[in-house]
This record gives sequence, C-alpha cells and structure tokens, in this order.
Amino acid sequence: MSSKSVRTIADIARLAGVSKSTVSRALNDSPLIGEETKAKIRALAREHNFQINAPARRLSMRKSRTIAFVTHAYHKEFSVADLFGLEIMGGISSGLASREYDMLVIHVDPNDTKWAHQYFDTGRVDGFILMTSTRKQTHVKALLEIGAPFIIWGVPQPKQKYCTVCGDNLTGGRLATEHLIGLGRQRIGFIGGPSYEVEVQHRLAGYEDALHDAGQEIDQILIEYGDFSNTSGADAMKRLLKKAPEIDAVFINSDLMAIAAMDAIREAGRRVPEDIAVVGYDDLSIAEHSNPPLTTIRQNIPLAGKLLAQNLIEYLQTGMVTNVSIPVELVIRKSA
Amino acid sequence: MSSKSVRTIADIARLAGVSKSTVSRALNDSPLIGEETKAKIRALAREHNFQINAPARRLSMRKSRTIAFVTHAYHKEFSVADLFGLEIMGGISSGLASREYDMLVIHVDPNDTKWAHQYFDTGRVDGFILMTSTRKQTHVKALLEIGAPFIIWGVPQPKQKYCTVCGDNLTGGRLATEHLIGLGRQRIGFIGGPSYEVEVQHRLAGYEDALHDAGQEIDQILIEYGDFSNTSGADAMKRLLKKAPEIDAVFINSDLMAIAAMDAIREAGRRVPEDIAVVGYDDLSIAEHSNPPLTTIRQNIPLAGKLLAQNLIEYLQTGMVTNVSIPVELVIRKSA
DNA sequence: ATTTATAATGCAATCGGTTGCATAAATCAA
DNA sequence: TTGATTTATGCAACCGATTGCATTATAAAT
Repeated sequence: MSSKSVRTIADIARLAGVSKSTVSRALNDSPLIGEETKAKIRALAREHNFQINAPARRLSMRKSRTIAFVTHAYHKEFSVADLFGLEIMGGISSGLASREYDMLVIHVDPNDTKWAHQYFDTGRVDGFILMTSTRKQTHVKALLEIGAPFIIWGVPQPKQKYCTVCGDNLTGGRLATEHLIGLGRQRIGFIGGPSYEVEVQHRLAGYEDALHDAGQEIDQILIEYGDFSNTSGADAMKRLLKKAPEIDAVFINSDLMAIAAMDAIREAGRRVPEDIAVVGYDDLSIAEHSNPPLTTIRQNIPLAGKLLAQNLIEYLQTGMVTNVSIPVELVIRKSA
Repeated sequence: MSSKSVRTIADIARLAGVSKSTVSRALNDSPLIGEETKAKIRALAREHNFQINAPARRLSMRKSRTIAFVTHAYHKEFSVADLFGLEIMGGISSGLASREYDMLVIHVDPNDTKWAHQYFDTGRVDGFILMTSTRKQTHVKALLEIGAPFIIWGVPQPKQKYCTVCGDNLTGGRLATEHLIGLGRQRIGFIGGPSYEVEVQHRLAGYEDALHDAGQEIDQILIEYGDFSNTSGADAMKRLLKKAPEIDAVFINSDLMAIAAMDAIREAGRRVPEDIAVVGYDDLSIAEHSNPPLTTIRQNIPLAGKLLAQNLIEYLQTGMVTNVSIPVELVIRKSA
C-alpha cells in the first residue's frame, strides 16, 4: 500500500498521457482544462486512490491550511477553561474540517513570548485561535506585533481591531437574574469572576438591568468577586452570607464557583434552593450532576466553535474583521 | 515583521558568504561543518530571528514531524473518553513538544473508513494516537492495512502486534476491592463497563483476586455490567439492590457510573457510605465534587500521555513495538 | 484563403529546504 | 617533494506540488 506506484501528480500525468500542470489544474478544477481531460484525470486519481502531497502543496502555495488552537499548558487540576475548551474544540474542529483546514493544538507556556513566531513564521500555521484566559492580552499583543492573523474567544479591547467571538454576557446576566426575580426573590446577590474582565462587567450589567427593570434596588453589599476557581466561589459566598444574611438568591459567574458556593451555603445551615436559590454560568457537564443539579446559563458552545473557525478563515481570505456574540439560554434545574 | 528580508537559508547563506548547503548543515549541526563556520551561521540565524520553513523541510525529508491525535466526533453530551481524553491530550502534547513533534487533532466519523489514508498518504502526519473507544478495532484494522504507524490507549488484541499504553486494570480492580475489604465490608459488588472489553475483564480479575485473597466468596449475583454511561450505572445499581439487598459495598468501573449509582442508592433509601460504600474509577474532576466526594482509582494520566507520545516516536524511529501499562493509585475520599 | 481570437495544453521556473557527489584546501606519511 | 588522507565546502539534483508564459490546435471573422 505505502509502496503504491502512483503517488504523485507526475504518476497520474504519465498514466493520462498529459503533463503535470494539466493534472494539477484538473484536480483543482481549473477552467483552463477541457471537460473530458478533467474527467479522465479525475477517474484515474480516484481509481488509484490518489492523495495530493500536503507539504509540497503547502510549500508551493505558501499556505499551510492549518490553524493553531492555542491553549495554556495544563495544570494538575481542571479549570473552567479546560472543560469549556474541550467542548469548543469539537465545534472548531468541525468548522475547520468543513473548510478543509487542519487543527494543530498547541499548549503555550504563559511566559513564552515567541511561540507565535515559531508557528507562524515557519509556515506551520496560517492563523491562531486563542482560548487561553491567562495572559490573553499579552498574547494578543504579541500576535498583533508579528502581524499574525488570529481570532479570540472573548471581548475585544476598545481600541484594537481583531476578530472575536464571545457569549452574550449581558443577556446571560439578565436571564439569570430575571429568573430569580420571577421566583419572587428579593435579595439577589452577584458573585462575579475578576472584576477587570469585560465579560464579568457585562454579566453584572445584565444583572443590574434586570433588577432595575423589576424596580429592585441595586445594593453594592450584594456584589462580590472571585477568580473563577471553586474555592474563590466558596469564599465569596461566605462573605455574602456574613454581610447580608438575609440574602435569598445569588447569580454566580461560573458553575465551578456555584457548586462550591452551594457547599458553603449548606455549611452555613441554609438550604438550596429553599433558602437561597443559585444560578450558575456555562452549563458544564458537572452542572447536571451537582447536588442539587444546577440551574445555569448555557452558551451555545458548538456554535461558538464553528464561528471561531469560520470567521478566522474568512479573515484570512478577505481581511474582514468580525466581532460576534453568540446566544445564551437559561437551563432550569433544581438549584433555582 | 513579516516583510523581514532574511527568511530562507539562502538569505543566511548570502550574509555568511557560504552556500545553502553549508547553512543547512550548520543549522542541523552536521559534523561536516567547521566549528567557526557553524558559530558564525548560528549567530546570524539568531540575530535575524531566523525560523526554518516547515513545509519545505517536510517535503524534502518526507517526514511531517506531526502526529494525529484521533478522537471521535463529539456528541452533545460528555462521555468519559472526552474528559479523560482532554487530560491525556495535555500529556501527549508535552511529550510530543519535547521531541519537536506537532500534534494535529482530528475528529473522525466512526463510519469513515479512509480518514487514515487522507492523513497519512498525504504526508500530513507520520503516525496516529488512537483514543476513541467506539470502533477502535475497526480503526486499528484500517491502520494496519495501510501500514500506518500508530499507538493506542488500551490493551492489544492477542495476536496483533502494535504499540499500546494502558492502565494497570488488574491492580486497579484489586486496590479498589482491597480497600472495601479493609473497611470490613462483606458483600462487595462489581459494576463493570461492557463485559467484552478487555480492560473490564482485567478489573474484574483484580476484584476476584482480592476477594479470593481475603477468603471471601465470589458471588455472580454481585456482578453487573453497564456501558460506562451514567444511566447504565444507575440501572445496574438498581438491579444489584434488588437481587442482593444485603449488599454493603460496590466497586464501579467509572466515576460517571458511580455518581449515578450513588443517586440510585439514595433513592432506594440507603446511605453512602454508611450503608453502601462505593469506589469509582478514573478520578475525573467531577469525582472530587460529587456528593459525597468519590473514593476512586486514579490513573496517572499525564504519564500515560507522555508515554503514548514517546513510544510512538520511538516506534517511528526504530520500529520497536512497546506495550506498557501505567500505575494506578487509590484516592480515598468520603464515599468509601 | 488568410488573419485573429479562443481554448487546451505543455515547458520550465519556483516554493525552501536536504543530501550525494565532486572538489579544494589542509594535514600527514613516506 | 609528492601522493594519500582528512576536513570543509560547494554544486546541482531532488522532494511534489503550482503557475506565468509560450505554444499549438481549433473556431470565428474578414
């Protein structure tokens, strides 16, 4: 098999009695080639199970048709980005595959500054998809500097121009909060990720909008922040319980934090959802298996992946910068 | 930046006043080149931030230095393989990176039969790492047929020769069971994955060995199988509770199944671990967050990944077939 | 019938490396 | 001093595609 005799377009050319160029053009469906010649060449290619040599084509076209999915080096423990990243990778992969692009997965050390160089200037990839949350801005800067095409999962910085896909965080915050209001809750808390993250600010804005529309006061006492880790969720919850014992609901920026927060609530002798209702964010697989099963905001992750792939390719081909946000929905389970 | 003037070895050659061949050899540390020439060329390369062109080198060497991580197309819901696969990918990626190999991630349709052809005969990858559980045997057959190098996560079929890495399932089963015996449990059940899977058979053997060594009877009544999904875990547990109400412990082949089984136990009005102790398998991240936190068998996944990478590369270079198993350990939490 | 436009194909250069073989310079033995 | 080695380098072919330009055959126009 691997010793097959027809491996290159030259082989096909010989069989068809034409030149290499003709075979190349025929296989690429060039209008320069006559229909019957095309048909004959294609038949031969199919018959001999011909596959074009990728490195040769890439060298010749000076395009790799490969994009890098950039993620941080893994730690011992799962982080949200990991679980989330896995799901989104599926979407990206299928989006890329349908356009005949390959997906290289690279794990970068947060302190490494020339990884982009190493992949882009070697012609190994044509562009990057950035998921990594740590040092994202540093990486963005590096990519802009070397002029490498990329797209990121997240909100763009105000003055910079690059492609992005992000969740509709405003609506997410609003949906979660409206649900809690609809449940008749009066003192609804907010536990965010880091306050400097634009995503978090948008979710907070959604929370505030919903409260405002319902005629409820926005009380700074009820607002706390963590860093997306589970322990930070538990800690923030404890602070809330202390500051505002009358709290009867809370919207938390990640499922991981929410699950830890629920433990903290129980430790404090309160029940979920009877005493305190909680809504999480992301709808990771663990949300369904938590105790009680978590009501949460689901992002359409496969769609996000598909868009990341498509829009990056679009950008590669046309230079068009897109910034889109994907829809979110409320998934009601037992915790609220 | 991308308009840099020195992009090829020919550029370097001009600057150094030598020929392309000399530059190529110098950068590859060939003994044919004099030390000072080497030094000069390297200095130039460093100074101009030279990166060698990958497609060109790949074409020339007829090696891609890229391997494919093969996984199935993703479904809506997580499967064990997914979570597990994510962790192992980290290990593989770092193992490959340290040997300067790239990792392509490809999602194959279980019914697609020529994906291997498409990646191997095009020179896009030099070999494959197979994780996907569905139709693994079919894929193995396909790869053997086209003579493509690969390594799989799992146990090799008796008469076939190919590289594998797998967990030490025998010890895993034994550790789990011994722990339950040590707790003083008398009626210890076993819930396996599909009985035709060699991994499952080994875990069962470990379970039986432990019981035997402790002088306990092996009772077929206490043995049930599922398919690794959570619902199948709950169902199997219900059957056990019905058949053998006196059961006081159970070793379950996956964390996902175990978590669902614990729900089933509670539904039946029994407590975990007081009435029935449970030990899972895999130590997925959810194990830590389950209710109660799950005692389970942890596989050294990063190591597994590293070995998959290293042994495949070894095989590519020397043709040496390796079959190794990685250690497992018991992680004690609250469920047993 | 001759010129001109059109369609189909081939030639040969190019993409950026690697490598076998020839060659030149330096070292050594006789 | 001269031929045999050893060491360092260059030449040119090759890896397998793509593509600008030249060429030929065919159809249309005059």
